Amino acid sequence: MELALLKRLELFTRLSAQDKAAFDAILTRTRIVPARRDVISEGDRPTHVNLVLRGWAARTKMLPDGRRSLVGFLIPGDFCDLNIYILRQMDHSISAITALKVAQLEPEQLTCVMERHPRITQALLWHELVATAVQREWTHNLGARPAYERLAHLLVELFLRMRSVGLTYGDSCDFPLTQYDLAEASGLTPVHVNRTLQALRADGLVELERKRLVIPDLQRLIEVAMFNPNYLHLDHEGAHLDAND
Amino acid sequence: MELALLKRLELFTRLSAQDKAAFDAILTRTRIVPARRDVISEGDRPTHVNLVLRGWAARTKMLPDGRRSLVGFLIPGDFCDLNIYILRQMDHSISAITALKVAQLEPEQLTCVMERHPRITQALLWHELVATAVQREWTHNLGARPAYERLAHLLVELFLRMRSVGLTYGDSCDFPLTQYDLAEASGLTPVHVNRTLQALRADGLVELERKRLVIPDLQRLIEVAMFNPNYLHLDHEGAHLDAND
DNA sequence: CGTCTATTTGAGCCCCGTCAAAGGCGGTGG
DNA sequence: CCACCGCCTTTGACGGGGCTCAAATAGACG
Repeated sequence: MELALLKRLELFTRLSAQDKAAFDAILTRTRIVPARRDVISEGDRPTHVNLVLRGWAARTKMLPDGRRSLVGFLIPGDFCDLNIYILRQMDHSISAITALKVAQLEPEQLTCVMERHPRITQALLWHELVATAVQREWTHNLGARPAYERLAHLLVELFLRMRSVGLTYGDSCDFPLTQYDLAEASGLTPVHVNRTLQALRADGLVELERKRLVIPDLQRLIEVAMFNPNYLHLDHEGAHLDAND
Repeated sequence: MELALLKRLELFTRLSAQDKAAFDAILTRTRIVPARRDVISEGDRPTHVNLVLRGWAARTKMLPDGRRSLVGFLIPGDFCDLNIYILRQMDHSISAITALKVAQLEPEQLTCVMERHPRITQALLWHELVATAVQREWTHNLGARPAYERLAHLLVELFLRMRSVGLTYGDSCDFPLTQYDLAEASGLTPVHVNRTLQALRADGLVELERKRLVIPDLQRLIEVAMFNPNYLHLDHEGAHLDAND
């Protein structure tokens, strides 16, 4: 199983070897989505559950006048559409940022694994609840922080999420977003994102070039961004359910 | 059982008489929270599930520099903290807008009802998924719409949500938010909210005074707001699970 | 080395924020 | 019933953060 996915599932609670094997067994079908193409589109009724194994994607919403928002990012280990059990159709699109490798799970098989492996069910529930908490923080970020702090916050969040699935290397990580992507995700214009990033660089808070992010002093960036990590719920809150094998 | 709550539960699927009775039976303890006081605060570890029976509340997040956001509104029938099964502590506060009547459910009792009444489980899952979808739309609203359309969108959403639980009267409904509340919810300043509301009134799109909202021509406001109702998932998507008694 | 995309820079302006003060309205107590 | 008080709404003047339009530069890729 991909390491990122495994780390992701175990952020909430440690799984047993059987839990992992059962989950791994349903990861049979995968699909490659080219960069900048939709994984699923608004209005679609997905027939299977998509799970990002490699690459980045974004949840996007579009206005009739053409304005587009990126309302969330998906990194390896993130589920695209666990909701298909309940909601009939997608109310937003999921679009690949980079070339993307996604697993396509059969709902029946996933249901079956969840019934026999309650720790996996809990891990998926945790996944969804954290996704909602992240969404609330994004709302707050757009509503309350000015451009400089807003971008700083977004960078810290993405760095910490990458780190939580083992995809950082010291103080750096891959960062495939263009400034245009950042603009659509932060509610700013590309021009202003550019100038704001320059200010962050000038202040020695981030280095960002060639699809690579470096954060020389994470603690300082966290303070500047007024970043409170509590909403990521990364502190292993399901420890009491840990498998002990 | 309160009518709003009943309508809320049945937005997804029709419940049987037994479903309703079982749920009603655990609605024993209620609490009155005065206006402008917290129902739960960030960092709390709630011991029971809170459910709004009467009045309005808001989910709030605070920055260290004092700026506050309202990142969501709760109206009758909304659950405050279904997530306590998984997440240990609140990453935001819930604050009463009006005097509030909330039911306090025992988690064990709720679990018990969910195990025996799958339609209720589904209705609660639906509730959470729609809450997440609403949160995404708020992010989009703040990121993509200018003040005029943004406020229009917020008003349409609240009106439709009130209507879905039977709390509108023709083209009007209670609307206890102050312009200061609207400012914190829309990422604007109270002064600008005031001027923008005046513009909406001047254009005949809304009447808003004395805690009462009137929308003379909903269709027109929907168009102005570029409002797409799909994210509210109000079209009875669980019809195939309906109880038929 | 040419083409395409992404980043950067500049100038001007507008939407919305800030600061300050005046009205309005409901509630409360005398 | 009226007077007062506190909260909410409204108005004005002014300033600034971020947007728009436009064009130049730098990288990425074949």
